[in-house]
Amino acid sequence: MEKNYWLFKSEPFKWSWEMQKAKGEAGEEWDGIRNYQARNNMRQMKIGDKAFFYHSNEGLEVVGIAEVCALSHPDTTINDDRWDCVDIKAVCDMPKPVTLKAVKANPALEKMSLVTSMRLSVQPVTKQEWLEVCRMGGLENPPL
DNA sequence: GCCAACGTTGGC
DNA sequence: GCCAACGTTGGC
Repeated sequence: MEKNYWLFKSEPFKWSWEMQKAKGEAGEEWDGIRNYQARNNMRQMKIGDKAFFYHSNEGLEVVGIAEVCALSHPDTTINDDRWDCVDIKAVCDMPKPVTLKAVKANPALEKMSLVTSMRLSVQPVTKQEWLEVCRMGGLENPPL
């Protein structure tokens, strides 16, 4: 089945890439999402889908690549069946983090959700965008 | 820390 | 179902 690509935003003070990596293969629940569009995106994710890990507020850059390791399930941090989330695990670092500035400056990425839907915290990424950001990040063989 | 953008809530 | 008020996100 064709894989899809995504982007997860996190404020490094709350949940950083380093913390995600420390979880290793076990991965971690992407809880706390209280936005329908972001939740709907997570509900569409499949095991093995790849995603960029983006640091918002501080850093403002794609710092690594993660993979969906558990399908959407109820968010264990709230007793409200509206909110689901997936689990993700770290796959690899971006050799060169790709900054928001660089994304905005690249005409090939002008339609990317990171630019057009600035406030959406879980976004879809097209395959072309995936390959382009991986190329900018210095990944010779991007995980697909 | 400010504030613009935008999603959500709730009164009507 | 509209829309004003409010809360949150996130770049700067």
